[in-house]
Amino acid sequence: MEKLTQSLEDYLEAIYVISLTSKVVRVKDVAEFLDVKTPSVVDAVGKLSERGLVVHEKYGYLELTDKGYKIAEEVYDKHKKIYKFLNEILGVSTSTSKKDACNIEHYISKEAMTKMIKFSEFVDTYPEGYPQWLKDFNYYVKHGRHPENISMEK
Amino acid sequence: MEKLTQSLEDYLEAIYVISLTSKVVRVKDVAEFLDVKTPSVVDAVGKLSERGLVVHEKYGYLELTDKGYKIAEEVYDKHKKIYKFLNEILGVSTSTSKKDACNIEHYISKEAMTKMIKFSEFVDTYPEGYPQWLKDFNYYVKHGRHPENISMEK
DNA sequence: TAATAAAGTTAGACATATCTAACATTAATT
DNA sequence: AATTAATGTTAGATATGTCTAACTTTATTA
Repeated sequence: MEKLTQSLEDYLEAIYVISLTSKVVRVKDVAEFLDVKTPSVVDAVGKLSERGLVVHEKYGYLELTDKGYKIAEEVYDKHKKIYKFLNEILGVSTSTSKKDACNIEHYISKEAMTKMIKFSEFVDTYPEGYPQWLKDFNYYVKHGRHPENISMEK
Repeated sequence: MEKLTQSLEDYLEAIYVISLTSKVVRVKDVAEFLDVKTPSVVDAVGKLSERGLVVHEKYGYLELTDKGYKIAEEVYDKHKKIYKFLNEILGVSTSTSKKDACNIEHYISKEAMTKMIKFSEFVDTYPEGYPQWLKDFNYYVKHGRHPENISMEK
């Protein structure tokens, strides 16, 4: 199976995300979600249909096939994990983390993705709760230097 | 000034990077560097010339203008810093870090970039040298769990 | 239910970015 | 210096992805 373009991946993901909170997904919803016009959606959906990722009866709602659902889920999963890393580890604002995740999700390698996930996991399962060194990083960002008492942390 | 497309940014960066190790930059060099054919380079260079970022006399060498140099430098600087973060902090292989940096450099926000740089800096200037917690992260990646003696670290 | 509004579709234009094939210029070599 | 090789350019094709304007279908409502 040919790799999807970033654009088609976006459309697939949009359908998925909209379906998480809506009973049905319309062409118009996707257009609004991605900030494009409806003919662009119709075009893209046509291509996704040809590939067996979306089902679309003329003038009807959009539905993901099992195959489409699986791919969309994977893409969105990447999105969420990149978001989490940027936001929770690096301290990037929620809105920027969201935007960056939207772009990066299409390009990042499996290897970097794995490491990013591991890092979040590493922090989440830190034996003594939220790590002191991450607090220190926040201090460093704020004050431009390491806190003084770093050697006394427990 | 209109934002450059990813593609044009790539061409500009390529000219810059090649010029770091070569006296002159030829159309052919850029084509090889970016793995495209020469007409694509000629096209792109035409656009970059129109914008005053590159100087190109017919059948001659390629040169960056001051403006072009500055932009290229910024892009490549981002590249290096993303690379460093992926490679040194997350432990992504050099080749993958390079590829990912190539893509991500075009999309990442200023804010996330700043945080990424700060994080690398935070680690580089860590008071006691290479941080124990980063060693612990490597352990975590390798063994899937935190090391036992984490509370005894100094 | 007939008229109107909303949503969806089609056709065709346009921009970007790439390519191949043919041609032009410059550099190297005999 | 003439020939050949290397490099650069042009023209035209193709693919992607978007748009506007015109039209069609479906849904709403008066």
